[in-house]
Amino acid sequence: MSERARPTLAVIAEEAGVSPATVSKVLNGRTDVAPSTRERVEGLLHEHNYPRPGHGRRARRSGLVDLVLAGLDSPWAMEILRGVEAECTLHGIGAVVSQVREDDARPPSWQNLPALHHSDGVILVTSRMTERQREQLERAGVALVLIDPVNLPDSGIASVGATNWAGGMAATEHLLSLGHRRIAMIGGPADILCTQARVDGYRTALDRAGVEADRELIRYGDFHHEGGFARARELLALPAGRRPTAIFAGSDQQAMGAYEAARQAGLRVPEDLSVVGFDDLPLCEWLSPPLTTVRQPLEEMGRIAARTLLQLLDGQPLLTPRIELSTQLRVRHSTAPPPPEGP
Amino acid sequence: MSERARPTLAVIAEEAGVSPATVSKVLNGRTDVAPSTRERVEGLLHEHNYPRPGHGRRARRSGLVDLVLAGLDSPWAMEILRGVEAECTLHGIGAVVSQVREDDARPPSWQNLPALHHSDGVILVTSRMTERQREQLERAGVALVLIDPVNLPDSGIASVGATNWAGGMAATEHLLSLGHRRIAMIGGPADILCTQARVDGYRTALDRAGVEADRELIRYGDFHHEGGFARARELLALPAGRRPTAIFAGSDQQAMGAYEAARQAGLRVPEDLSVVGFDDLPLCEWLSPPLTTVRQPLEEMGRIAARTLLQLLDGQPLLTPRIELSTQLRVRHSTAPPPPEGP
DNA sequence: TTGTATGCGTTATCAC
DNA sequence: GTGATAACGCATACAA
Repeated sequence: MSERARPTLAVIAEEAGVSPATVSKVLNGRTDVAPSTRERVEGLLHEHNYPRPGHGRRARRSGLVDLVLAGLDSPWAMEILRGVEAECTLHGIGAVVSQVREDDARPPSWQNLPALHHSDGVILVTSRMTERQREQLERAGVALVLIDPVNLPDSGIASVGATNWAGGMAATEHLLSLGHRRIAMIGGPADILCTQARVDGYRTALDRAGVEADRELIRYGDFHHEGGFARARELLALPAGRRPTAIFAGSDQQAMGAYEAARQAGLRVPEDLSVVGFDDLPLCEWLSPPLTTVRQPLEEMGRIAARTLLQLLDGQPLLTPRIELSTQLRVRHSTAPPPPEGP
Repeated sequence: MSERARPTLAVIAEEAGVSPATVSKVLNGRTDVAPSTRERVEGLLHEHNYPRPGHGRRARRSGLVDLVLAGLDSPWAMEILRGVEAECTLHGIGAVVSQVREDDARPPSWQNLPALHHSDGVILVTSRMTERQREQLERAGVALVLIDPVNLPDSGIASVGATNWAGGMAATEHLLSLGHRRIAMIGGPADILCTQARVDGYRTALDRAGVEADRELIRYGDFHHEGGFARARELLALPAGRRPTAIFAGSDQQAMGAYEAARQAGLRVPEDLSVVGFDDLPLCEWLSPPLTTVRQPLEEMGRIAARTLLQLLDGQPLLTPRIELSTQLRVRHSTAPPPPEGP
């Protein structure tokens, strides 16, 4: 490790047994390089850690990035997409949108999409990522930004999220201030990062108010309507004294499910049951009653993620791997003081 | 025009003053061709009308298509996107998603996106297209499929839609069969194709039932919540005898707006006011009450559009330029017989 | 064989 | 000069 002055194209070329021009072509993503040659050269470039455009100068080779979402079945995803699309379009970049399908047992192979689409980077939304996938991307020189990652990325991967813990606290404190004491929480899947943060915020708020958290009142379900409906129905079926007077749902869609569970149980929102959501989707204000919720700036998160990715592609260093945008309580008409204790 | 046997690469190459290989590269979208050369060769290819891959054999040059939507702010768009994404992914094609922005006075320049992204085709959703834009795409050899076009494409452009007229009839007949006579309709913007078809279906249904259509009860507004809310509020503010007992909205989002207008007017759905929507978005069954609506197979429309585009790219001839998928009435709980005539 | 596609080197050129 | 890129032709492989 001494005579490594600075690797030049010529050196790489000789080792790979090709002309310098061919190495240049690999670097610039040209089409006229055989896949096998490209791979060999990529390997050598990495080995000599050649100062690639991409973490050196600029690398907008294709003008495309991949946006990979865990699901394409919720307004949630659309908000993210809007943000990413807006920011990309602003810079003349195209966003290739895909959905990862987790039906399969094996981890989904989204990591090959950038190669397939000749895109320069990936924004991965609410998905799990293995170390192997990360390495694979790095080797291919594909930039990566995560939005709301399911598992905590260990190294310095760029990720964008929201202040879920603070949001969980704000929602719970709002309900406490209205006089609620039996406050239920419906989280997303238990093992997901943002669920844990929100539940912790909820617990802390209860704690600070001197209200003991009741394990019975914390339930986990998927983020969709069904999850909220099923968990809310269980909660509302509890005997009178143990039934919650308020439900804090992990998503607006869960909150809609809770609305329906309340309706079927003959309970009015908010007179008999207060409901708070999470996300602040556009439709919140059009529900009956309009939903009190914790705003998560999803579109902005998409924008920031895209901007971060483009900065990485321009070779700018990451100021911070993790960006958390602030949540904000939006009080509408689905929360009210609890009903007086019945006999 | 006699000795035109069949143009070969060599001929084009000689006229352009380049090697046959270079012409081949132009045809295959390779990167190592100078812009000026490419243009010259493109011109000669067109002049000799060389049987291009693209309308000849196969033209999946880039493995990308553009999906251009008029708005990215509704669950409607997401349904279309899901269908397009699913079908494209099935074929290893990437979908570059963009939103056209019509804020500007001049027509939006989506027609340049395929060139920018090096994509081979465009799916254009609910947008207006000028003849000039069509010509521009054709010259560039970009395939085109429309979903729910705003204006009727004159020539044989592929387009996918739904049986809007039949849907309008089905919704209206359902309300008539419940006993409603004063049935209002809230359409989308008046000049849009599908609005016209739905209104005509509505008129025909009334006509066949011997109910005279009341011009006062037909209103137009944008397809979003606001449009439905504003128009419904006007309708519900009519004096008692002229007020409708049912509203047929042009979209589910408009129907949600009508729900809110009813709530604010102190009317219950469906006891005091029946509401029918259009689209059958996933959230319909989670509204309170679940919304009776006309199902439009949006995801399927997206799939078909993508499949059609890929067929065009494969050089297969269009069987029919226009495909209309059938609509279907979904009766849920937002419709009921009209309230008895008050004093 | 003729036509087309692909991968690579060559050469000119540009930036420092 | 030196390092890198751009655009072309050549050689080959493959196809009808």
